[in-house]
This record gives sequence, structure tokens and C-alpha cells, in this order.
Amino acid sequence: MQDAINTWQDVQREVLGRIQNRVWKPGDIIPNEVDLAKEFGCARATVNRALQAVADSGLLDRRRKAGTRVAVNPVRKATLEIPIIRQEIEQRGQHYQYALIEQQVTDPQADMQAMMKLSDGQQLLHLKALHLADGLPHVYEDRWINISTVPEIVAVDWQQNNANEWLVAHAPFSDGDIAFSAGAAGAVEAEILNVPLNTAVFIIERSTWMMQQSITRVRLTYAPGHRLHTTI
Amino acid sequence: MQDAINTWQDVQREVLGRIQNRVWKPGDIIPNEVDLAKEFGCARATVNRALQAVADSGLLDRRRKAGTRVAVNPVRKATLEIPIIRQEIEQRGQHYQYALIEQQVTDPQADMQAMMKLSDGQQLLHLKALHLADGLPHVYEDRWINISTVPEIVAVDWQQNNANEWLVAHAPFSDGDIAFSAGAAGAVEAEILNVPLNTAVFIIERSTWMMQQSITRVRLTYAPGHRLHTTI
DNA sequence: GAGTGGTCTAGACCACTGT
DNA sequence: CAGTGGTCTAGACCACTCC
Repeated sequence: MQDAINTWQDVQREVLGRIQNRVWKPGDIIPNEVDLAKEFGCARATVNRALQAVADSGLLDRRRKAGTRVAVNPVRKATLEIPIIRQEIEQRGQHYQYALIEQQVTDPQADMQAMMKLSDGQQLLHLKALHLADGLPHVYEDRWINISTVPEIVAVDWQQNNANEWLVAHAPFSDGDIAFSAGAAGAVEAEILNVPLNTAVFIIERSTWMMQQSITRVRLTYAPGHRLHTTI
Repeated sequence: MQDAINTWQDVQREVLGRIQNRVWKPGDIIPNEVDLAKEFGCARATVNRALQAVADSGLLDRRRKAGTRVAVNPVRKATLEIPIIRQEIEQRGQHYQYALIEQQVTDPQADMQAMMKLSDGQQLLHLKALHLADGLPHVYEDRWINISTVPEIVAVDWQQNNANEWLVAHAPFSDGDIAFSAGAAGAVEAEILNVPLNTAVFIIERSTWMMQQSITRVRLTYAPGHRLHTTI
């Protein structure tokens, strides 16, 4: 006799097993929550919790009235952790340094106004800085911060404070988007990172918001050799 | 008077607002679930659901007995969807084509044997292929498949079948790792992708396993301009 | 219209862990 | 040991959407 199925993790394990053993095949509709709860001898809420977890992982598709089906093309999902740059460097046992290159209050260009969804008249603080690992350029940071959303920033001394860390501590965000790409180092980036012109560099662009209010947009240009790694 | 707080999304919104407005500052312990439920006039389970969601996003740290505190260094997590290449192209409304370039059964080089954690004597099927979008090179696929783990592959006609899709349908995996980087196109890649030598290209390397058994390792070299995008 | 998942409630007990 | 989050239950109503 099999073990009892009581916790939502038990239900999840059972469901995953049936998918892997093809008891429920891709495209199949599985029994509804009420029936599964009866079968497993637990409450419907427990089944619901388990199925939501499996659906989050991409293996099930759920729709009201239509029911729950095994995904035909399970889209695998990788979770990337986005560390503070200081932590990223120090966790590798390297020495971290930060250098401000330039700071300026500006009116946004049209493209930036659109990307950050700014209202007319909102100004930006533009920061350029370099993060170093063991004394060598690691990543060049080109950042815009919305002064309307985070007014305290104008009083911060950016020689002493690192925007990456200051914002994490003082302006938490609820939503954001992030993009990864490859590009050729331009003149400015090549000089700052101390690499030949047109060297292939890894680029991360990130925008963050708190409750529809734009906070910041940053473009990180990594020195050659940087790899972003995770498990699936 | 403010709107009632009934749903867990309402609670989440309220909590995020208090974090943003620094009513609750990084490091602070927030009231326990029972008190919050009383304050909001909802059930404790509703508060729990909301706080779990916020904690999942990294903004809160929760521990039994210790309580819930606002994260000091929120490590944000981004979830990347890893689509089948055909879907990635067709979802953009482009026409998908696949072309096999080369296939070969080989003994692994030492570095590949290490990366795929192969036993001595295990052979690999080496495939090179190109995926095209609207007739233009989109991504060059350089793939090794472990013949010991997936013996059926030797009988597959790779002129007609696309390894990316065949493996998804026939060789589910339990674990994997994935790395993103930027590189300069070498002679082979430049010719296949039809770009100048040393063009900056986006590279994805992925290995997958099923229960400790290596299945496949693939290196995807994208044509210039490719961006990987997601929300945080 | 009817069937399904989404969520809320009130109460209960459990599991972990700081003190 | 005691306080907190983690989870289960049984029942209820709602929201969406397929037929």
C-alpha cells in the first residue's frame, strides 16, 4: 500500500509522477480538482496549491472551465539570480572597487522618456561608473534614475555611494524587465573597460518600477569573458 | 476612506506600498500575520498568501518564530523561458527553416568528456545545424548527444528531424545548466551566419541530464542583434 | 448556462527556531 | 518553551470561459 497523500507536496509528487510515467500524456485533460481531492483523500485547496505549483513550472496549463491539461510543449524555465555587483565579485574572492566617472542631472531624451514611461517634465540623474574586480575593470554602469520617484538621490554623494547598492537599500522595486545581449564595445566603453575597440561584450539592460512609477534604467557592459550561469 | 482590503492582491499592494514608502524599512520586522489580518480585516490565510508572494520576489525574508522582515539586500530573481527555437521564431510571425550541416559519431575530446561527465568509451553524436528565420540565419546549433543515454538517436534521420524538438519530445531531462555569454564569431560561425569575422555574437551553452546521465550539450550562436528578454 | 479554477474564511494543528 | 510562519480542512462564493 502506498503512503498517504496529505500535503500539497505529496500531491505535487504524485502529479509529476503521472506526467513522467505518461499516465497523463501531453495534451490530456486531467481530472478536475474536486475529483482529485476525493481520490487523494485531501481537501480541494491542497490539490489547488499543488496544481498551481506544477503549472508555475510550466508542465500544466490551467484555464477556468476548460480544465487542466498536460502541457504539449513544456517550456522550461531558468531562474537567474541578480546579485548586487559587489556581492558577485566578493563571492568569487576578489577585491571590489567602485569608481564614479560622471554624474549629471538632465532632461530625458525622447527614447529614454519612452523606455522609462516618464511624464513630461520629469528629470533624470545620469550616472556613469565603473566596478572593478581585483583592480581590473569588471563592468561599466550607465544609469538613469528618476528624480521624481526618488527625490532623495540629489543629495547623495555618488563619489562615496554606489548607485547599485544605494537603490537596493532605499528604493525597492516591485516590477522590472531585463534584457541580455551581445554587442561590440564602442569608443567610450572600450576605453573605460580597457579593451580594443569592437571587442565583443556582454550587455545587460534593466528597468525597474515600483507601483507603475519608474525608478531607474541601467545598462551594464561587462568586460570580456563574463558568463551568466544558472541551473534549469 | 481607502478601499477595502479583501483579496491577497490587495494585501500585496498594501505591503509593497509600505515598503516603498519606508513605513517598513529594510531590516525592520513587520507585524505578524495575525495582527495584519486584524488590521486589514481579512483572514490570516489571505495575508499569508500575499506575504508569500512578496517573499518569493525577494523583498521579504520570512522565518518561523523569527518573523517577517524587509530584506536588506534583496536578491532579485528573473525567470527566463527557454523556448523551442521554432516557437521562438514563429511567435514573432517569421517563417522557420532548419538545415542540417553535418552529423558524425565521435569519441569525445577530453574537455567535452569532462563537461558532460561521460564514462570512458561513451560515444557522442555530433550535429551541426542552422535555424533560419524568414530565410536568414538566426542561430547556429552545435550539439553533442550522448549515444549511451539516448540510443534511439542513431536511427533518426537528422535531415528531416530537428534535434532541438526531437529531444524535447523523446528525452525529458531532470536537471540542466545553462550559461549566457558574448563572443566573437570565429571563421566557421562567421561563414555559417553570414557575418564578418569577429562580429559580436550572443552565445548560449546548455547541458542536460536525466538522473545523473548526461543527455546532450549544445552551443547556440545567435546572429547579431539577438536579445533575451524577460521580466523580473 | 454550466463547469472549472481562483480565492476567501474561520478554525485548527504542525514545524521550526529563537530565547 | 513559546511565538511565528506553514499548511490542512470544509464550505462558500466568485470569475471566467467554453459550449
